[in-house]
Amino acid sequence: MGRAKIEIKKIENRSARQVCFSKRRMGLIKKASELSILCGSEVGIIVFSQAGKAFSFGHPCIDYVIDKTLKRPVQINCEKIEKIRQLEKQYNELLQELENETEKHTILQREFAGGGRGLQWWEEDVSGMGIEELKQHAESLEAMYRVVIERAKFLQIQASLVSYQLPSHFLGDHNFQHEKTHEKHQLSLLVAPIPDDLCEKSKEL
Amino acid sequence: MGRAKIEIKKIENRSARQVCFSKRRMGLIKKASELSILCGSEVGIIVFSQAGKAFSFGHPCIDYVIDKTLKRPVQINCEKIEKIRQLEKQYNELLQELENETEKHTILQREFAGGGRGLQWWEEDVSGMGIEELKQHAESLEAMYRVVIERAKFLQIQASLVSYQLPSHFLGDHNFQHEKTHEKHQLSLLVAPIPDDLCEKSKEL
DNA sequence: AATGCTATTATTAGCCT
DNA sequence: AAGGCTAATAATAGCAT
Repeated sequence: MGRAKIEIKKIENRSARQVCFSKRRMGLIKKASELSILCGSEVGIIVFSQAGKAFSFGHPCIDYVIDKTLKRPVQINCEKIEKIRQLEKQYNELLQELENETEKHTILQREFAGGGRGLQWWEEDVSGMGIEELKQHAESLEAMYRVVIERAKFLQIQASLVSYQLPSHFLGDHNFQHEKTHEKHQLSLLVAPIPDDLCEKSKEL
Repeated sequence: MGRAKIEIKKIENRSARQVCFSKRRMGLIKKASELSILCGSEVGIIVFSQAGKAFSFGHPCIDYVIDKTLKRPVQINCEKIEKIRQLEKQYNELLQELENETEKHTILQREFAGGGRGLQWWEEDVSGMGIEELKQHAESLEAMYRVVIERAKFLQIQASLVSYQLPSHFLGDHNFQHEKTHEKHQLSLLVAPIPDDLCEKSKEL
């Protein structure tokens, strides 16, 4: 499913193999994530690169799935599972908020229709709000930002049994990137992207 | 990627959820298989259905991947890994033979061009061979058949930590089905399909 | 090594058996 | 519950960065 059809056999070119590994590993984990969400099933994936580097994904986490597989009493810290469930809950609540805001935005955008280039939602909302509403909005955004950061960090730990690297916009340096559309995904590796400047914007208010 | 776009959130309808689970689980395992082949990497997947049924896939096998993950000396039977490698070797050799035969077939087909409906390759080869060549060919086919059966049985064991079911044409009853095209896949869950009547045909010679 | 682009191929949602 | 069909969406091969 690319520019050309390929045979399923070992890719001999070293760097092409590495690129393929990276892309398909990500695709595999995304599929696993979707399966676990759509069907409420527990899933664990472990991949070793040829260099022996390990990557993993698990829902609710890889330790849980391995313990369950080995039919030994789930030995991982129950707190960990609890923490995961809490984060999921927070994440999904915030996602709901985001969707509500997006809806507001759509309505606002209609009201301002024909006013030049379409503004981004975090810009546009501001122009339509009173000061109290603005403060409240800023708080929501900050809360969302914090939770997303936490979720990203958590995923970085959970998803890396040894060294799974999150895409750059999930990294601890908070170097978030824009994306064309907001992926709405009830809890997964793909958290909704946050604008680069959201943090500063919130402080400005 | 179906008739309609879906949101990634839990499917509430019980039976729809079950169907999705079954289809996507298969898709996930196929992807994992491709990754392991294309990139020569070791991969393990474990999925629990909501009913608690376990499904797994592993390359070279799930036990190996789990042991390696737990950083404990690989405890599984070394014979098992050895057996797997041998089967892989045999399988790939036979696959190569199959490809050679298919090529022969293409050439033969050109020579007979315009002779009514295109015959299947195992029919056509017969009409173009001397008795010694025929015997040899029959032996190849039988060998291929035996290895594919063995491979299918093996996969049935390896791929089911608890109860992963292979598609019907892999089942022990040898009720193979035709497929439209020969999937060429260097060792994976998708072994090239064998015509229903190959076994009898070989005996007839 | 990883990401963005995009023409192509691959997967699958919904429906039917 | 499992498989086949097909329109429609999703993943990705080959390139460029």
